Amino acid sequence: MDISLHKSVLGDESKPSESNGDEESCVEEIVLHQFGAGKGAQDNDNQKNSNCSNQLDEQLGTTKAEMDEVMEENQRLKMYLDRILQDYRTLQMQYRDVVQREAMAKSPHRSDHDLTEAPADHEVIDLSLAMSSMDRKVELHKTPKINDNEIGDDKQGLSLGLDCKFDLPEKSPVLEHSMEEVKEEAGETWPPKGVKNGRDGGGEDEISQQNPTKRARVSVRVRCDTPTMNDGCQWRKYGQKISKGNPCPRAYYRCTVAPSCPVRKQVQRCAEDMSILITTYEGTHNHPLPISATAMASTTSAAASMLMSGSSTSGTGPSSSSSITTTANLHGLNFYLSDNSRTKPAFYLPNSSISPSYPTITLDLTSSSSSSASSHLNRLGSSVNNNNFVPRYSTTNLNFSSLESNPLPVSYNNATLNYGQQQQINRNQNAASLSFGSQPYENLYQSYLQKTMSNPNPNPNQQNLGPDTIAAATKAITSDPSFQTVLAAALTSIIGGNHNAAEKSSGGDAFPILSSFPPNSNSNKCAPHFMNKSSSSSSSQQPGLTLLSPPFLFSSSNKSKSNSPADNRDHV
DNA sequence: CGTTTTTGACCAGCGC
DNA sequence: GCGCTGGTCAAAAACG
Repeated sequence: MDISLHKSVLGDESKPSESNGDEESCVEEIVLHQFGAGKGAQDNDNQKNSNCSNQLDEQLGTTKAEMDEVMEENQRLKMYLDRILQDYRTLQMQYRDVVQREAMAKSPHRSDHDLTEAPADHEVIDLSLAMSSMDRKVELHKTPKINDNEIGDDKQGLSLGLDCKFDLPEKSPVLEHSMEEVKEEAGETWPPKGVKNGRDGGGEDEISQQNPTKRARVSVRVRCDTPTMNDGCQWRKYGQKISKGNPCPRAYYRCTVAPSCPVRKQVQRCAEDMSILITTYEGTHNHPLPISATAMASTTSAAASMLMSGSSTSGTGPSSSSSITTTANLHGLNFYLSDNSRTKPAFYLPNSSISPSYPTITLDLTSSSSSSASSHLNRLGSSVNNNNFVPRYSTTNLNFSSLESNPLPVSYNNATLNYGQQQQINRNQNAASLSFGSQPYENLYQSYLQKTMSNPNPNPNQQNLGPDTIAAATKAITSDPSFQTVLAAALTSIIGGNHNAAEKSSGGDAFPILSSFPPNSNSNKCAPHFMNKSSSSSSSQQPGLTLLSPPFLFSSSNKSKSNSPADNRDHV
């Protein structure tokens, strides 16, 4: 399973007895003999010597057998990796064709520069999830260098195609580039609008006003009992307000991992189904993320990238018109894009009552079956088409739970594909848990499971996530084996976790986190726990109990206090 | 005592 | 211009 572990085993072949106390004593005795023991004891020593030799032979045999198994497993892993990369390249090619054809059709007069640059950029936006365009450019240069022979041996094999590194203790240039790039693309800085520049200060405001219309939001709907979804980041609540159309108050949080981080999130219960928690993320972290937070960040930034890509193309294209709902199926991904940016009426998500004043992508992770998810999406789609729910900006919905064919979705946390690189990583940070559910990975997972189960001394610092802490997002992603684009993001996170695992494996316990999903996802409360709580500091990752108050209590208070506009907003 | 949450007030954008 | 609404600030309160 762990290539690094295997390599170390291979490396130890010449001295297989190091870890064995008995063998050590034998070696010591042999050495003593070599340096001349007493003659009277020589016969006795010879007997001991032969015994030791036998023991060494046995150990050698078992070690070799283990090595064989390990090498077989390595071969299997290489095979899986080959397959992943093949799929990735195939997808890349297909998408490139599609984008190029689209570009040709849309703007036949485009310069060669446009034809070569722009589609490439779009390509990676959708294929490489959670990667910045800066990364993409690097990747595009590197990707053609990959060949099958390099995959197993070349240490950069994976990082070339799925370039995302998490050198968390130090500032990751990749991550920084990514964030800066995304920020530039989406114009994501805070405050978005309507906030006095004088209050927050800083240059972010200038940037935010330069491109106010391309601020992407990612809304995540999760069935959750707790006040907030534990996404691995640290948040501080800075406001709460009753919003129109929803008796449940909306809470405002800002990221406190870094003081200047512009990322905010809004948390609100769904008016229609109080068990559904709607978390809307806005902005891009300008600091290295804890690994526990990278999964959600990757998911949301990938969704945002997809949204921005979709809205920009559909909005600028000649075919763009108001109230268009595009439903595409891209390699198994149900992609709902409604571009109504040119229509006037304000739009409220039927289920969220959060007004998408900005381009919003909704990840509906509440559905336990495809039908419910689809019904939600269809409801939204039909409402967009037929009713007056017309978003000012495009609203994109991704159905991640389209397939029920995977009764046992598989998660890979810290899936250890070690290419020999020693990556620095914060040991205190826990692995991201992202999932993908193709059959080969299930085998991989089973293999790891067996090893994990047989480990008598699991690291107490590393919690295995139980079913209750599994991300619904992870579930959704997992349940769709053809979700190749998310696979890229998953792998990047895994690579990030890999370093962690590689280090920890030296301590005898790689793969610290496992997750799987219960058959009934309705029991998944607050599922998107991409992270391990042990990584959290004393500050609140589960801020407040605000939303735990029975939401229906607000229905009366809301209206009774609505004598004045101000009263209608803040009292909870 | 430091940090976080609560909450009333304020501001800007938007529609009429 | 006015009212409504979403979003944020900041002082006070609560918490650990």
